[in-house]
Amino acid sequence: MGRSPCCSKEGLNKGAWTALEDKLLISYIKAYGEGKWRNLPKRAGLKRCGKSCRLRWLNYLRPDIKRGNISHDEEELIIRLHNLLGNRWSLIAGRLPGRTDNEIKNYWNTTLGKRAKAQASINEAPPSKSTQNILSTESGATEPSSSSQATKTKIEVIRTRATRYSSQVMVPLQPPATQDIDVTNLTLRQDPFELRDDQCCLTNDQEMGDAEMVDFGISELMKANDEEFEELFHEAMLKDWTANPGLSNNAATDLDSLAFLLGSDDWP
DNA sequence: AAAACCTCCAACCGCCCACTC
DNA sequence: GGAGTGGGCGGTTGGAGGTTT
Repeated sequence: MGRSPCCSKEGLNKGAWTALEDKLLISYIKAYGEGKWRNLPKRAGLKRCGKSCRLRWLNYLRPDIKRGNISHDEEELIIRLHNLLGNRWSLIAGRLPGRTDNEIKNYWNTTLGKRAKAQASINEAPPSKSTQNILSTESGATEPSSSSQATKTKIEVIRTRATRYSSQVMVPLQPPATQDIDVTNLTLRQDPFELRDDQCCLTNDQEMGDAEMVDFGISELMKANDEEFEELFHEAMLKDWTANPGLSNNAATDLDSLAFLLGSDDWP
């Protein structure tokens, strides 16, 4: 089943938005709120596609958008979340107040992605402690490394396409044996991998048994506000996982195990 | 000074999923 | 259950502005 275009493209403006268009969009949304994007341009008197209006609003005009340089802390968080989630920019953006998925995506593509590639090329050489860094994730990162050393330190991106679930929370399955498992495009690893800052703690020598495991909580996280985010991770994931043998109790506080997320040079 | 090249990012595009009828 | 719609997502592009030659 194809999908009809969101609007007729004939006679519509394209390209950069003018100040007047911005003003029209802002005043309309202030008056009537977001949503109904398809009808919005007509009602607001804009010669734009509804999608274009939505994008303009979400990425640029929204009052809560934080513009300007991405701080070091934000950058670290992006890197960690990218290692956890892959190119799921909206999810990553959701953890960075005021930042949009587009902005983060651009930042990654222009800055962090390049750094990651440079890092990866360094890692091609025999690995040393200082080069056992992640930042490894662009789409090709799911490929198993030929180097066994590399596989120990490299975070595999699960997949690049976000999947939404509306109402179900995927619960962890019993972890299988310890070898790596490939489930279609899913590669699992043995490495501990977790986030700092109490954001979450995924695993420590923990294996996931199924693709559902990877998607655990994603839908909930997409809906969650900041408080719920931590709650979901800690209560639903950490709690369940700690029930499994193999997850050490001090996983969340073992900073050494996190060093690979920042590069070991960043840690004492 | 200007041409060539590079970088950044706003915007577009096509695809997908959830929801409704 | 299938078709249609609304909304959201990630990938890609194009142009403006900056830098180098």
